[in-house]
Amino acid sequence: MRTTSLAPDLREDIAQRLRGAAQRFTRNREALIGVLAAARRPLTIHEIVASDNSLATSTVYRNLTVLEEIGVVHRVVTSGDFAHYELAEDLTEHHHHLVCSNCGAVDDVKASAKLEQCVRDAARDIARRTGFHTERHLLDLIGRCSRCA
Amino acid sequence: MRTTSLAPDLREDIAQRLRGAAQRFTRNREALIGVLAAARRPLTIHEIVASDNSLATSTVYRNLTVLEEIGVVHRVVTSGDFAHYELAEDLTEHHHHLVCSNCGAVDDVKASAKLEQCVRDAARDIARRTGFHTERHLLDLIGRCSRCA
DNA sequence: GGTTGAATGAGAACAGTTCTCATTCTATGT
DNA sequence: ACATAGAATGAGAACTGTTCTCATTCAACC
Repeated sequence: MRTTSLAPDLREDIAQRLRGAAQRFTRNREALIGVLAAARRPLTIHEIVASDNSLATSTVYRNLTVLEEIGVVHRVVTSGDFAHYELAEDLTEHHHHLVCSNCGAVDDVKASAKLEQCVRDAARDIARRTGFHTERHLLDLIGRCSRCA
Repeated sequence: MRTTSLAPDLREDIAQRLRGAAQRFTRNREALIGVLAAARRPLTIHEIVASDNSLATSTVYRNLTVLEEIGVVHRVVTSGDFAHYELAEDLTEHHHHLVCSNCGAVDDVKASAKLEQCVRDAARDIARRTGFHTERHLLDLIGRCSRCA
């Protein structure tokens, strides 16, 4: 099942980040990133393991943790039972999530530049008022996906 | 430790919602809501149980689920290890969260009317493009709280 | 190719959450 | 008020997503 191949530039970028963190660029890690890159939405651990049955569950958890620490993948938290993972935004593109409150599915969506500017303005205002220093933001829309509507 | 008393109008509002869902307004549920109302931020299960040691853990879980189903409390999901709960926004006020990526603390914050309008506009645009029907939104700022900065 | 130590994988262990069931209490009818 | 029915309770068992263990394998460097 290990069929997806990584784009060369993405592969090299990630390999360098791993080396910079004194981490090895193993076959498992490459395969894991390949699965995440091929999906255009955040995947659960189950989906990742199912996509490539040569990956052990414990290895997937461990490597997702390593890759999250060096900023290659990002954990998407929903109110559902499973964590979802996707490639970090600086390897793909800044986006937000549509979370279906019925079936738990998570999809990616891009927001308008105007909205992003509004959020940045708000973060600056909040920093002034509360001393909270915003590193990133999370804007999820929760509702019914087109299949569950 | 059961010291907090609920505002009469809030108490009656919640009692009616429970009756409407064929649920009873028990002492435990009143105490649980009292704890959440007294806190001005989302609490973990541990914090709730610690606030009122007459509440059993299993009862807190069960009642938070019931109260969430009838829209009285809302579960706040973070990347931390524990779920956080707070009174639903229509009993308090629409707000967002400041999540500290260092210590995991969650605080409430209000956003500007302009930002809220931007989000509504974006949700309408997304509905047109993707068929996703937004019920509510979630805007969390992740970064360093004033204590961890 | 040899060497070193990190990565792996199968399953055990762990922890937050949910379930079980005998008992207690709320809500309603008398 | 009192009785009654059945929902709520609570202590702990069970469950499940995630993390840990440790003998083995593999990536990186000589």
